[in-house]
Amino acid sequence: MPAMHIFDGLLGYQIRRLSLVVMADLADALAPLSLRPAEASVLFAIEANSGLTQSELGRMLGIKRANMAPLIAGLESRAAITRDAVDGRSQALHLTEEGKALHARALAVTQAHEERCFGSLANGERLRLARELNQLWACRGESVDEG
Amino acid sequence: MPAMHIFDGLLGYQIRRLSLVVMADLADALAPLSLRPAEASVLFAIEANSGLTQSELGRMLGIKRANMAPLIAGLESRAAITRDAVDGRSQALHLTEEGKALHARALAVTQAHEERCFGSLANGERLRLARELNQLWACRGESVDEG
DNA sequence: TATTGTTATACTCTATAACTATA
DNA sequence: TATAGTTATAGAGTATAACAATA
Repeated sequence: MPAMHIFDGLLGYQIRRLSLVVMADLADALAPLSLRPAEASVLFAIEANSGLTQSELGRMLGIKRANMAPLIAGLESRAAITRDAVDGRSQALHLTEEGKALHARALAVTQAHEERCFGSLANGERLRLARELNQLWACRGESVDEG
Repeated sequence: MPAMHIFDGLLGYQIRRLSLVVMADLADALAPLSLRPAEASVLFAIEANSGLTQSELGRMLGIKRANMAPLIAGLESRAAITRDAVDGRSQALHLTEEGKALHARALAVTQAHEERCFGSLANGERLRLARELNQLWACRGESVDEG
């Protein structure tokens, strides 16, 4: 096996490789629900913040309006969410009963996935690492949609 | 700002968000060299392992043969690398003089990028984190190309 | 038979720009 | 003027399948 140590100290490289492995695992786990990772994150965010708008959701998840539109349309066409006009231009998002059931299944799948990918870390270690990673991006400008 | 704490403990989510921010920074930094992150990683790997083949390179970087082909073709058409037949089917990869110069510039850009993204961590912390992340994916099966 | 490299193609997610409608 | 939502389009990276040539 060739020497890899060039990338050993490159944090950006390690983060990218890990992200690929982890997201592939999650995508596989969600596939039986016909859900993609981005769609699952939308379900989680709506469940926890019922009534928020598409724009708020996008800012929360770092997804641009232009990319949020088809995501939401897809979930609505599956009757997982509803849109209630609140403003004439804004629409409040809610989970339907089917949406809640789907959310519950996605949550279970996601927790099993976390266990599969990070089970080698103790609970305290996991939380510490999550916070450490969070600080490295959450402090950023976070524009997301100023175009 | 809506409550985000749903994702606070989800390591997969934190890794993905961080990866996006970090890779966007690297892509911007490499753009003036007309290099994409994947191409830069190829330059780094060839520089450190001169003479390796495309397949070896792919296994090292987790890039499939099918996706490696156009990457290598692009770098060769820019005269950054050469291919010397070694086998009739395998080809040894080397950096040209232009390729070495490009590698040097890419390395400087990447180091500045690491400093920009992870400068808030002490050197020891950075290495510890890099090793922690590495362990979470490097232990995996690592098939990459058994199809 | 297994491996190397190539081509074609599809998918996920992101990004930008332009547009309508509303506040 | 600024915001909400939509559409169209392009880009980077990944994945699979099939193929030719070689070992």
